[in-house]
Amino acid sequence: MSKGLPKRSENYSEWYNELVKRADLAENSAVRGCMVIKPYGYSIWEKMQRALDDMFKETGHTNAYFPLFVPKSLFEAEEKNAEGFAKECAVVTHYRLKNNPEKPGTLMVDPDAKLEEELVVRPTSEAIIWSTYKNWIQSYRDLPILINQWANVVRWEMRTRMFLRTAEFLWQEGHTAHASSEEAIAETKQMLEVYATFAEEFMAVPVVKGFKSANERFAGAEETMCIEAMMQDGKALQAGTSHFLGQNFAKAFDVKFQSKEGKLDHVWGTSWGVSTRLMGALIMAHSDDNGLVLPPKLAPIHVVIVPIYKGEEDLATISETIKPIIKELKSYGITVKFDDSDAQRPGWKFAEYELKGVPVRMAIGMRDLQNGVIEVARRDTLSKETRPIEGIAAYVKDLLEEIQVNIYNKALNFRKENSFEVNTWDEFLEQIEKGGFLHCHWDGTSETEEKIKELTKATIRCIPLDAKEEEGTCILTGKPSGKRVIFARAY
RNA sequence: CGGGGUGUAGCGUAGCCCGGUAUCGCGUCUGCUUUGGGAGCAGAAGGUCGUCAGUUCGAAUCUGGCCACCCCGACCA
Repeated sequence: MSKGLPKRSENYSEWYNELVKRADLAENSAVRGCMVIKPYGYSIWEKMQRALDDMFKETGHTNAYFPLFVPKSLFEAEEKNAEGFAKECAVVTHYRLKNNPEKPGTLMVDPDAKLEEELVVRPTSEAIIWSTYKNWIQSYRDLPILINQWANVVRWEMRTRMFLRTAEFLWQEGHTAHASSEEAIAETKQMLEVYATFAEEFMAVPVVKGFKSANERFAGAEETMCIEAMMQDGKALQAGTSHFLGQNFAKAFDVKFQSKEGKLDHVWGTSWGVSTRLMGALIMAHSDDNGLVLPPKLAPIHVVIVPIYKGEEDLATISETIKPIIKELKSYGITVKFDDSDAQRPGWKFAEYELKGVPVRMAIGMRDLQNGVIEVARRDTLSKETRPIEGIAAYVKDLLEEIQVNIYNKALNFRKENSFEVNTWDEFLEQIEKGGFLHCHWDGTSETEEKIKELTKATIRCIPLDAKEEEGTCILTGKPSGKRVIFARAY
């Protein structure tokens, strides 16, 4: 392994690719467009899952699991949804292989084992789930249904990037059914809030909450809400979506319920999801040219302790001092690694743990021991200080909290510095090249959005929830507009 | 799927134009010295040169097919 990552400033995407590999998060696999998520990367994902799952449970949801395969006839039932995903579906057509008589030792698809009906590998599960909900729902007493599933999905992407866009990815998808439109809309908003809270409090990534424009809306939804984050290259990344499905899927799958008043009506639905793409967001939001920077709440290892010693005796002495500190740290729920391996020297370890984004590193040698001190280094600021050993565990506990806050603030400041109110088309053209979020007036039409995308590759990331009412004129057409939307180039 | 590029030891590479089975660095193993920011010296192991076919006495090198990855487009979370 050679040292040094590519520089963010020189080649952002190369920096990202290298970082993912070098920090042991993931690697390419033998399957085109699919990645192997390595243990270190997966443990970050597990932490995300845990936090999100707790929040889903807290808001009344339960987990279930639905099949990977969707019969084509079910898949096509909701027309817009089917259309939206048709171009990127993997399809199972056969159920058996056989020995290839032409080439001994190899297998071929058995032409006699053609499926009567093709199975679509789920790109999302609305179809299979709503076809099931039909059987579960008869009356208002059966509602609401609040289900989430953790699953893999497949979208046959032409161009893939680790975590950001892979042919197969892991996610969670919530699918709820309600007796009223109001309730479904409230659910849609609630889950968007859950995502925003998760992104900001756990990932330390500030997000803009908003509505998608019609162009960017989920196929089959009445309304799509999203959280958008800004990456360090000024590009936007959609970090999560929450959809109000109206009665679209209920109608497509004939899911009706009898109301208190005895009336028969279609059920109202929502769906919402976040994926392993969040890993990409996490990486690109905080990391630097030395490697990953992880927020303590998602870091697999919070603190690494590196002993600096000559010979077994020194190590034993240091270990004795360190033991109670480790114990105390663990009692605070802090994950500690005491790296006493002799295989690498301290300098190597320092670089390695920086690459992997461990939030706090402590180093201690005989000299420190005599002075009753220990060196504490922060990953987020790359600063070091010498602290008394006395009370160090409590200090580190507070430090981790401070790091979590600092990382968030850093990202928030970055976003502020790269968000602009843009009022003229010339300004727009100039600023979009530099990146960032461009808050602009827009005439509300898909045509205008399309045109802007064609000209600049920028799209409307969202219509922010907190956009203030303000008279203005569309950045491109000059037509009247009541509030600003966010334009940006996006991942 | 279009345009461009790359594929040689675990990783990164030289050699390819001008055919004669392979260079260097990192890592690995052994030993000694080391250990406060990616250690030093000495020795050693490790390669069907992406893959399949063709040309040739002989192919990493020339020709063709295929596969994978990267960059740029089109498509998308």
